[in-house]
Amino acid sequence: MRTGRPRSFDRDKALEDAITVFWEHGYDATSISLLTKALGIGAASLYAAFGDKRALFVEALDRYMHTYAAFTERALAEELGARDAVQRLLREAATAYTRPDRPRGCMLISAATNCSPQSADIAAHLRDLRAAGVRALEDKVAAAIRAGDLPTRTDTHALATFYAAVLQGMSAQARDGATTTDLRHIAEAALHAWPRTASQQTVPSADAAPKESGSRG
Amino acid sequence: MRTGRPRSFDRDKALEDAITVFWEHGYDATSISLLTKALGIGAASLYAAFGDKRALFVEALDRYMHTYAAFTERALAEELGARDAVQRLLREAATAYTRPDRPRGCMLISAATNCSPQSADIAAHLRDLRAAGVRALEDKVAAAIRAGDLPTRTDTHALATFYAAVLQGMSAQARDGATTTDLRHIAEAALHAWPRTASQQTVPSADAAPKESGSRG
DNA sequence: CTTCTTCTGCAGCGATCGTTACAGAAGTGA
DNA sequence: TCACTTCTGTAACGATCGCTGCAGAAGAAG
Repeated sequence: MRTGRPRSFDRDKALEDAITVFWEHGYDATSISLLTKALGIGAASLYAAFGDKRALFVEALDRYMHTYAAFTERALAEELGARDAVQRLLREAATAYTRPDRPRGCMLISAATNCSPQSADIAAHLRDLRAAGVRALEDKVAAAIRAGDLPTRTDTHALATFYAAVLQGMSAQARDGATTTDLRHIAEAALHAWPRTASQQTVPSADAAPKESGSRG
Repeated sequence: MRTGRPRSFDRDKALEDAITVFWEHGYDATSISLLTKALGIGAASLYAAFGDKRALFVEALDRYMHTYAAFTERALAEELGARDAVQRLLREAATAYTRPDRPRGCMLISAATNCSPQSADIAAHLRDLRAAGVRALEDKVAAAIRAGDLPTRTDTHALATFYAAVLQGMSAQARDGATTTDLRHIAEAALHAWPRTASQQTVPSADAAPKESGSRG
């Protein structure tokens, strides 16, 4: 049934290139001409294949979430303990946010920080996705409380929000030029803030207690 | 010597309004028409008083740094100990980033996250200022090491970068709708990651050691 | 008052924004 | 071969971008 002139470019590759541009410059600061240049196609082809700029961004973001950002869901799903999950989450973010062949930081975090009133809905969309991430973290913490891994009086929301903020800070630092090692140190420092359970309340030796930041990379 | 038709608006108030708009939307997403509407003046008046958009932003940012963001320098200058300085820095940021009558977050952190290639120099300017902030933090930590308040093997850069990331994360969370209390909890959690000195290595009671996040606000 | 200076509103500059109409190119099915 | 369908490059749409020329308004100085 499908007939007509075939597409002259690889749609998947074009979408990948769109991710790169949106990731680097964000939604508003990415113009159509910047996209057509980066994707190597004309504006008409872009609109025929993806709809409009907004739809292209949404699709690019969706693909981003299922590829580059998939490590977050995997960490929460595959690690049984909340602390293990957060540890893996932060450590993998350190490398994911500083891949040499990719833009710095996290697209979900940084792609719609500055937006004009016209694209406020895009910013709201990303904010909703981030809120869902915090909720997933909260669920993981709550499960750990139920499992007895964390005190019952642990503030679920505060703990989840803290590590969400750390991820956002790591993304910002990556965009400011921080290295993978820098981010790893941030991750390790943040993990020192994890609530200590009663079972870990043994008399600490000088080496068991954290003395400095990031020397146990 | 100064003659001619007097200015019909309060330049200081206009600059203050410009801070608000740039703070809220960032450099690129703030258009001249948005500014003229917010400042209540015509474009010609704006250009006569401030030069151009770039110069207005730089001046607005400078004023922002000497007013809304002045608490950072004060914290580092007035608090003798590095830990006290960082504690005050984070706690004051929690309130500064969520003032009900002001835009959320920190203008220095968020005003040029998404920028087009044309305004890359603005982004570089803000990045330089942030780097100077990290350096000031490093100096404070280095002084604490010299004073014996921190172990000599403390990673100065890593510790400073960590708290810089926390501030950036708090700003992002504030923009995502976090409350003052939320940010305060983030600050307290981050302070738990401060390296513990040998003098604090006493046998901890159950209440002295952190058990949860943000319940000792 | 006149003169001088500066500021203001308006109108419009060239450039770019996101988007689309259109004609032709390039494929499929008959 | 001929329709038929879909994609492509070009060229342009109206809107907005940052910015400015210009004439007049509003003060000070004489």
